Amino acid sequence: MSDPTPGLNAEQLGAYFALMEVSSLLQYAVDEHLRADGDLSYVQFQILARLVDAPDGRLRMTDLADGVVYSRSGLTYQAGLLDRRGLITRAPSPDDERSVIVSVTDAGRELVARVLPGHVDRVRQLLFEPMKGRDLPVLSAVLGRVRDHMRANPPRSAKPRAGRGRAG
Amino acid sequence: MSDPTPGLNAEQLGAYFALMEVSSLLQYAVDEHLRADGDLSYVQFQILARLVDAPDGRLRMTDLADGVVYSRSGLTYQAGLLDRRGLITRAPSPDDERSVIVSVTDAGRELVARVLPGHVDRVRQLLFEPMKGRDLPVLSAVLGRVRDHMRANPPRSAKPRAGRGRAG
DNA sequence: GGTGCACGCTTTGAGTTCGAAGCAAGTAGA
DNA sequence: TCTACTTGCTTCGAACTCAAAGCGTGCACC
Repeated sequence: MSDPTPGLNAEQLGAYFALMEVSSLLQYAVDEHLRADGDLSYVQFQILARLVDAPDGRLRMTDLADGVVYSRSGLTYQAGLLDRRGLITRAPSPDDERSVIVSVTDAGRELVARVLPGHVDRVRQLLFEPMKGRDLPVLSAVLGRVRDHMRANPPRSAKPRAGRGRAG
Repeated sequence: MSDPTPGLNAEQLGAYFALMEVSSLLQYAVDEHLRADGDLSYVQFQILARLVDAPDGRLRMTDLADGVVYSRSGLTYQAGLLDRRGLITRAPSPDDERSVIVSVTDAGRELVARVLPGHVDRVRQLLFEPMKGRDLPVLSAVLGRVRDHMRANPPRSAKPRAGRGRAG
């Protein structure tokens, strides 16, 4: 607000465009590979990967949603697909009858194990190969700081657990 | 393939996740603002912005598509929406009857001018405020290098056509 | 025990994206 | 000229996402 610069300088603008293009191309390439290699979308892979990484391979739907999709219904849809393929199972939580606990099956673990090497390889080829090692620490630090800042200032409608409807 | 490291180390993995999360949150936030402020999606804004930036405010459909969407049909759809709102016009090219030349209208220019300050402001707040100036040159350089590398090694299905090295 | 609200998930409808197929216009070779 | 191939865009169908609405459960307070 009180910033004297009304817009962004050329370097900032370039960094902004480059960021969006890089992430877009990366996601597209990775998604393409996952579909070809394991018939998984990027979102489905993220879901499975989170579960594999979780203790006991189990997570509540809500916890699973954070960071993967921006709506609960989107997760329900994807979980339905994964369930039908036998990659996950869903069961009501014994602690809270409302919650649904999602668990990876052995087939799900195997699929993740099968596609993970190629996935990682793709990321390394596209993202880290053109980047010299000395840049990585800076990039890592900057992105981490930006991410924390964004999490602290979330978009208006993203996480207000309290107010269901938007004030709009 | 010839790289001895089979996977990614912790720092690389963290940078990868941070990159995807930052770009996702940024796009979500910017998209939300554009919708609220000008009833535009991010894609629609990109289309208009490219046209405003082009000489005479005119571009062929194909040239317009690069970097905005991954399919021609997606652009046709969005161009239809923008056309209906009077923000662009479409006319067959006099040089090549197959081509469609898209032009921004005055209304389109006005709309871009109206939403641009808020858009830029959002980006500055979210992306550049948590980043101290000393990091920007490195980030800019790294992302630029990665982007060029990705453009040189495009995803399998993205560029079946001949070379499309768009400059700019 | 009841009542009212908050929470967790699913269902539904509208909108957006992609790839494949289709159509029209240009181009090269005979 | 005719034919076959390429290019530029649109149409179509399927898949996916989101927000809103709906349903059942849990909790706070009386």
